[in-house]
Amino acid sequence: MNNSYNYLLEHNVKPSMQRMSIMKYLLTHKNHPTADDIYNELSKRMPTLSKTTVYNTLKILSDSKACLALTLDEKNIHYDGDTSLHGHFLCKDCNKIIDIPLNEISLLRNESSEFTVDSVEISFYGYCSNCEKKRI
Amino acid sequence: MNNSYNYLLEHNVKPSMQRMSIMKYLLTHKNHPTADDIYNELSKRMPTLSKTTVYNTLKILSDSKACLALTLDEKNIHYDGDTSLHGHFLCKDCNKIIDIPLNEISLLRNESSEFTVDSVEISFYGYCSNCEKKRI
DNA sequence: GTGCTTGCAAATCGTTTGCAATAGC
DNA sequence: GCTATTGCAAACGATTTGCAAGCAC
Repeated sequence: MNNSYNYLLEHNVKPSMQRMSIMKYLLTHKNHPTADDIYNELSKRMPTLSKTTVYNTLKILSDSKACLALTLDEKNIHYDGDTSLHGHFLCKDCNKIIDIPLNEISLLRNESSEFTVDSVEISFYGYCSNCEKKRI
Repeated sequence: MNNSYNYLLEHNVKPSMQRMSIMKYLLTHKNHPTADDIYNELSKRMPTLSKTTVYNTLKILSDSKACLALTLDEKNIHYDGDTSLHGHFLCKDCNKIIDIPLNEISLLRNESSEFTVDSVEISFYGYCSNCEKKRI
């Protein structure tokens, strides 16, 4: 899938070399990378890439819903090129993040799956009625 | 409710003046404070309280499930003395965090409520099968 | 007095900011 | 040329760490 160019356009993000590379990385790597992960990988092939650009781009992409910014790990923001509705499991020991299809959630809450779930956090983002008014 | 002493014992946390004050604050303030919020409030009456102690204590309390550590706001960790299963709404403009009873979730996803929901994050915490083995 | 708790100061580190250089229309 | 993008270096700020002092049993 080399269509990061079109993918960006569809999300109203003006394409550039840097933005396409970062978007392509997110679309082809489902390992929930951090800004640093992406920078380290891409700068191997793009030595002039700057970390600031990675941060800027990831902000633009997540604001445009071209990717998700996951906050479940309090240390780092992780990014996910899969914007469909699904859950995430964070292992407190190895810090790996694993995708959880939503229809498995009931299983997980019964602790009958391959994970031991300690706690759940369900977060909604948007605008409250007050701020929504101000935006119009 | 002055039973922060018993509440700590029930959660296997050895009580101390500082820990009781912080626990009491969480049990009586449902505004999802940060470590800094709690420090600023409590240090008015406990001038010798240190921010390190607030951080240490909040870590102990959340590890012991005496409170929740919310990561939905990427800037700060917010704490919640209400450990029952419920969701949270974060307004991207005013940054207020609002409790969401779980039975309202379906309403929110239809955007028929008082909030405009842009995105949802469902996070599970625990131990993956690999790490669970190592712990035993 | 032994071990846990507290608190100060300093360090850490992911992220942001200021601003000059560059690229694209 | 004008505007947006990029990139370097410096700043920021929430959280953590090292360690000495205090407290409790």
